[in-house]
Formats: sequence, structure tokens, C-alpha cells
Amino acid sequence: MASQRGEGETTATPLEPADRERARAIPEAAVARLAVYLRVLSGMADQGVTAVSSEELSQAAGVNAAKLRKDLSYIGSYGTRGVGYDVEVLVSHIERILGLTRNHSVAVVGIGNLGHALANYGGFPGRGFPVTALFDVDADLIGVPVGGIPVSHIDDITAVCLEREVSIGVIATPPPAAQSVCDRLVSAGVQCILNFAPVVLQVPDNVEVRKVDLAVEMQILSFHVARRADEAASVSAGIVSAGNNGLGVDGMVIRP
Amino acid sequence: MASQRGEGETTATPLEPADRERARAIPEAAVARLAVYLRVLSGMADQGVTAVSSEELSQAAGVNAAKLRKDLSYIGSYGTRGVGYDVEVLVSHIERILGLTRNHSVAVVGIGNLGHALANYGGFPGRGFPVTALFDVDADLIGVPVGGIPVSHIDDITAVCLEREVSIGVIATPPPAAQSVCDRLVSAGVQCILNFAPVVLQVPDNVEVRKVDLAVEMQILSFHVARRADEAASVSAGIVSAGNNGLGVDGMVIRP
DNA sequence: TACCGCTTGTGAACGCATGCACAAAGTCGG
DNA sequence: CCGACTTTGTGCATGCGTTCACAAGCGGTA
Ligand SMILES: NC(=O)c1ccc[n+]([C@@H]2O[C@H](COP(=O)([O-])OP(=O)(O)OC[C@H]3O[C@@H](n4cnc5c(N)ncnc54)[C@H](O)[C@@H]3O)[C@@H](O)[C@H]2O)c1
Ligand SMILES: NC(=O)c1ccc[n+]([C@@H]2O[C@H](COP(=O)([O-])OP(=O)(O)OC[C@H]3O[C@@H](n4cnc5c(N)ncnc54)[C@H](O)[C@@H]3O)[C@@H](O)[C@H]2O)c1
Repeated sequence: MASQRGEGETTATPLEPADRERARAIPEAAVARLAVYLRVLSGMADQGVTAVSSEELSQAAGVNAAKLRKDLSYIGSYGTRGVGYDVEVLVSHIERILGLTRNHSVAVVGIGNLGHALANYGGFPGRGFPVTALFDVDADLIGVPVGGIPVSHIDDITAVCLEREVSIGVIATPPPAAQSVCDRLVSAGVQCILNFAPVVLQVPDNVEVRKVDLAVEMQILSFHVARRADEAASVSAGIVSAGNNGLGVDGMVIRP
Repeated sequence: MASQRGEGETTATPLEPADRERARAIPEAAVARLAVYLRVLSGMADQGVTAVSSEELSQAAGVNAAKLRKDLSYIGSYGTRGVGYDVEVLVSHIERILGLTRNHSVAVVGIGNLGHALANYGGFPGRGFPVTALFDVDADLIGVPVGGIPVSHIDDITAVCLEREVSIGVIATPPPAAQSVCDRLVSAGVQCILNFAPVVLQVPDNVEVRKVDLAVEMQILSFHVARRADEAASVSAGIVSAGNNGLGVDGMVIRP
């Protein structure tokens, strides 16, 4: 791989060419897990833990130990064989790879039920994602401070986003308005969008969209309920079930 | 397993043997997309569209047409070659596979900022996921109706969940309380959990957990911002980007 | 210093998902 | 009834991600 080049093996803190190479090669799925590891590690650091093994960390993060090590290997070799990883070191390297060494200003569009919750949420600023702009169309909301920030009119989105250097836009409007809001955000130069509206957004290639779709999540859960019910029905109907993975039978049956 | 009480309940799902076989084999990723197709199709049906081709539907759902056809093939062959799919037919079959022919009662735990938004949200009941129970520890909230449903005390969770046949539990408490709440839900027989708290939940094998982690979503977006910034820096520094085909063409330096 | 036990990092195999390409199967016009 | 055209359903190749298994490397110990 990239490390087989055997070229330079330096260790600088900021952006190193070798890391650029690596960052491009990190699988999307691994990036999501790195964020989880980071949170677990931060929690450990807060509790005074200074070192951790891949086994411990993987347990805490709910993943396979081998997968964790492979994920970490994507960002470099920062462990010590026979010992484990230094928590602080790992935290700083994951933060660097995830681009968390700088703040990312967030704008929330649509200050209704969900928008209010997001604007009031304290978890974002603490993690380097300060909410710096709020937008809505409702005249009654304009100027009203929510979570300490006054709501701006959606028509001012371009000016405000540029002025406050918004890098992430969060869409919490009703579905019909989502695409239009998205287009405006893109026009304002926002290249990252987090969408809560149950709508498939169309965006140019240079814009990254992630969606949080609660209805879909619910339906996936529903699917599993149904599948389970069917399996149970199959068993009771005498149909031989094939792929049942072995698991400890812990009597969970509760009879009221 | 959990809801064996009602014999007839609502419309009992007609379980066809062939579908059982199929449902077990549907890839997880395809299930998530089926939910999206369903929403798009429902929207089309509302607008009076009766037939649709895989090309049209895939465009609207933002996926590859071949992938869409493969996804649909997991649930059976309900299209007409040379014509396309009947919207109504497709809707009903996807609903059946996803287990949406019956209602899934939802309980929300933690009626703070987010819990209020969820309880007030009209999108769930309309899609077969009625919110029937709310829980909190805050004495000031107990008995207060939110979105039409009075908040119950968390200590009554087992009794209330059984009584209202809750099949999906939503956790919207602060992180430290999440695991404890989760355990209580599991004890109450809830086998599907949607978790908003930034915590890795430990559950028995027979419980399905899905998490919605906004911090992780933000950090994934942040990663892409950083990657992009690095790429731009690389280009301006004269480093050749090997982005598109994975072929590093050396010697070609583009200088503005 | 030499050895021992422990944990990392990774090559390699495997399995799942994606996308292509095309035969099969239908419609429609004549 | 036929032949041209359209679109589905799917076998297959490809690529990505996960898991296994183990050599390499490090700290501790005698
Ligand atoms: N509330 C939830 O728990 C929840 C859950 C899942 C999904 N969602 C989705 O999130 C979105 C918001 O939900 P909500 O419950 O907060 O809705 P809401 O109706 O309470 O709030 C929507 C807000 O968007 C504003 N708005 C409408 N058009 C706008 C536009 N063009 N530009 C800017 N602002 C505009 C409205 O004035 C309103 O304040 C919806 O798409 C909903 O489907 C919400
Ligand atoms: N608000 C957001 O936009 C947002 C965004 C992302 C993640 N989250 C996460 O969602 C969760 C809830 O966020 P929030 O902003 O609504 O918090 P909040 O503090 O406003 O509400 C939490 C509620 O949970 C209740 N609670 C505490 N312990 C409980 C227990 N043991 N049993 C039952 N109820 C209990 C509290 O009384 C309170 O009403 C948090 O974990 C947060 O990290 C929230």
C-alpha cells in the first residue's frame, strides 16, 4: 500500500502529504466508525484513562477488534505492540484526520419543532460545530433569538452564510421546501448538507449530502419485527429454519 | 414474541412461504432503499401516477436503475416487461415486506428538547407508527400531555409498554441515562430501539438497535470538507491528484 | 543480553453489494 | 399474426468491506 513506498517516515503535527494520501483511501464506513471511536476515547480521557488496547476499545465501541485495528491503520501506526494505544495520541490523530482541528460553522434552516431542538442543543458547539445562523420564512420568528442566535430570513441566506463562513447546512423544513432550501444553501457556497426532511435531494457533484430519515429507520426496525415474526411462525409451523446463528439462550421471556 | 397478546389484532399479515424465504435474504442496505422507494411511490400515487419505469423511479429515488431493479427483485417479480411497474401494486408489496400492514406502537423516552419534537411530529402516526407512550423522570412533566399523550413516569415503563403493546422504543435522554433506559425497555419486552443519545448501547442479540448520531454525521461531513481542502491544497502545491480512475499519471503538473 | 509473552499491523481470503450487459418477456402498430 | 421496440429480471464480473490469522515488534524479566 502507500506505506510500502518506504519513502519518508516523518511525524509532524499538521497536514502531512502522507496523510493526504491516506485520507483519500479511508473507506466511508471506517470514517463513521472513527467518529465513534473518537467519542469513546474522549470519554476515557475524561476519566483519566491514558492507554487502551484494541480489545478494550473495540468492546466499548461495539465492534470487532480486528476491524478496529484496521480502521486505525488507515490513519497511521500510532499504537505500541505489546502495549496498546495512547488515548491522547489517538484522539489527536483521529481529530486531525476528521478535520476537527478547525471549527465548522453550522446553519440551521427551518426553526420549527426540530429546528428549535437543534438550535438549543449544547452538544454541537462543544464538539467544534458552533451553530452560527438560523433561518426561517415565518415572519413571527425573524429576529427572535433561539439558543442565543436570532433567526434570519431565508432570503438573506447567501449574505449571512458568507459572512459567518457557514460550512454545514442543516435542513429542518417541511418536505416541500427542502429542495428549494437546499438549492439556496448550495448557491450560498455551502458544500455540506445534513437533511432531516424526508426528501431525496438533488445536488451537484461537489456537494456532500447526508440524510437523517427517521421514517426509514422506523421501517427498517419494522422489517426486522416482521422477519422475526415470520421466523417464529415458520418454526411453529414445522418449517426448518436454516441460518440460526448460535447464541446464548438467556431466558428473556417475561410472562405478565 | 413480544406482542403475542392480541390474537387477531389488525389485519394479520398474509404470510406466503415464498416471501418468508425472500425476506430473510434481503440485504440490509436494500431494505433501507426499499423504504425510500416506498415514500417516492406513495408521493407518485398521491399525484395520480399509476405506472412507473425503473428508470423514472430510480431517478426520483437517487439511485442506479439496475440497483433499483435488483432491490425490487428481492421482493418478487411484480413488473411488466416493456411497460414498468404498477405504482399501487409496488406500494402494497413493499409495505407487506417491510411489515407495514400492521401498526407499530412507539414509545419515546426523555421528553426534553428532542423528545418534544418527536412527540409533536405528525409524520409518524400517518405512516403506521403511532406514538402511544411518553416517559421521563422529571416530576414536572409527569401527566402533562405532549402531542396529545400524557407523559408517564419511567418507573411505570414495563406496565405501560406491555399495556400499549409498544414495539419500538425511542431513546432521547441524556447520554448517561441511555443504557439504563435501554435495559428497562428491553425488560419491558421492547425488541426494537432507536437511539438518539451519543452512546454505544449494549443489548442482547434478540434486540435490534439503530442509532441516529448527529455528531457522527457532522464529523463525516467535516472529514469531507477536510479531504476537499487537502485536495485543493495538493493541486495548488503541484501534487498530482489521483482522484478519478485511481491511475497516478506522473509528470503531468497543471499550473495555473 | 537473550528470552518470553503480549498486542499491533496487515496480507490474504472471504462475503456482500454494485453495476453491467443481455436474454426473456411483454406491448404496440400494422 | 408478426416483427419491432421497450423494459424487466438476473447471471456475472468487479470492487469494497469484513474477518481471520499470524509475523513483526515492543516491554518486561532473568
Ligand atoms: N419533528 C420531528 O421530530 C421530526 C422527525 C423526523 C423528521 N422531521 C422532518 O423535519 C422537518 C421539520 O420538522 P418539524 O417538526 O420541525 O416541522 P415544523 O413544521 O415544526 O417546522 C418547519 C419550519 O420550517 C419553516 N419553513 C417552512 N418553509 C420554509 C422555507 N422555505 N425556508 C425556511 N424555513 C421554512 C417553517 O416556518 C417552520 O418554522 C420536516 O421535514 C419533518 O418531516 C421532523
Ligand atoms: N436536541 C437535539 O437536537 C439533539 C441532537 C442530537 C442528539 N441529541 C441527543 O438526544 C438526547 C436528548 O437531547 P435533548 O436536547 O432533548 O436533551 P434534554 O436535556 O432537553 O432532555 C432530556 C430529557 O430526558 C429526561 N431524562 C433524564 N434522565 C432520564 C431517565 N433516566 N429516564 C427518562 N427520562 C430521563 C430529562 O428529564 C429530560 O426531559 C441527548 O442524548 C442528546 O445528546 C439531541
